[in-house]
Amino acid sequence: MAGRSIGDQELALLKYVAEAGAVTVGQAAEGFGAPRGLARSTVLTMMERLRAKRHLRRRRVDGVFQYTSPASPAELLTGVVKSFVETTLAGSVSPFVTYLTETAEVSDAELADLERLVARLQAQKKET
Amino acid sequence: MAGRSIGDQELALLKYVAEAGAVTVGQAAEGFGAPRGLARSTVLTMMERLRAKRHLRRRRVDGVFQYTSPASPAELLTGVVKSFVETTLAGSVSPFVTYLTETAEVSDAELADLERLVARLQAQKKET
DNA sequence: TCCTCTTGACGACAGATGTAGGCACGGCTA
DNA sequence: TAGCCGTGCCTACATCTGTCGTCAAGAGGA
Repeated sequence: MAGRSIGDQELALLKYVAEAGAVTVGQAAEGFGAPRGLARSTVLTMMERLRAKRHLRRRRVDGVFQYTSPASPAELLTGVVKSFVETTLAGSVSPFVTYLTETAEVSDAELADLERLVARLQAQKKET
Repeated sequence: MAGRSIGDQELALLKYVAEAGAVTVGQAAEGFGAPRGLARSTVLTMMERLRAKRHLRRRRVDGVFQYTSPASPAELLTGVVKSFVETTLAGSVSPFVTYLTETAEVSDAELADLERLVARLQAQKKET
């Protein structure tokens, strides 16, 4: 398989790298590990595991490796949500909608997105 | 701690029990384990782990234990979604909205829920 | 009474994840 | 040149999850 399961911490790191663009282990240990009290070797291990899972690539630049994410931060998150919905919720989005309704804080921007989404779905539904 | 992390299979089983209302290990092994090729002991182990995590209670009835979920199936799912959003998405629902927009299949009922949700949020927004 | 089936409770093992320590190598600097 | 420092890589270990096999005790039947 190419890219599979990811732990929470791994995902956080992956996000960090995706947002940073291209980082060396040293930089990641500095910017991601240090604030969380993680040893450099811990960060390195996770980055290598992510690379083994094809979630990160690396390239030697000036002697050291620079790691980059093949996916953008947004793609990443969407992918995570997708697999969560499919695996954990067995494909049903209802629980999410319920959650949004009952608990979640929805920002104005997100609300706007939701409005657009609903409008689009309604249009789509009619034409079907 | 009272109730924490749950694996995918554990969650599936927990859902099964929550939906069934009250089941014995034998029944769960029959109805949940058998279709998935799981041994009775596997089901038992998971149920006991779920009980240790306070996701299940049990009560002796007619000599055998009956397991029940303190939470309804709906509460369960909402809770899972909640912790997913908080832990994995760091509280932001945007990725989910993006997912809905780009990928998800939304049923008519879910669309209706979304419409209600949007309407409510809009109203709420105005009054603030 | 003796055998069989169901229950419960353990103990085990492999794989994934989170977290680290230690070693060897190549440079830079005192 | 002798250290010191950043890098890479390996090995290790504890936990959590997913899966079982097995053993002992009780409930019925044959």
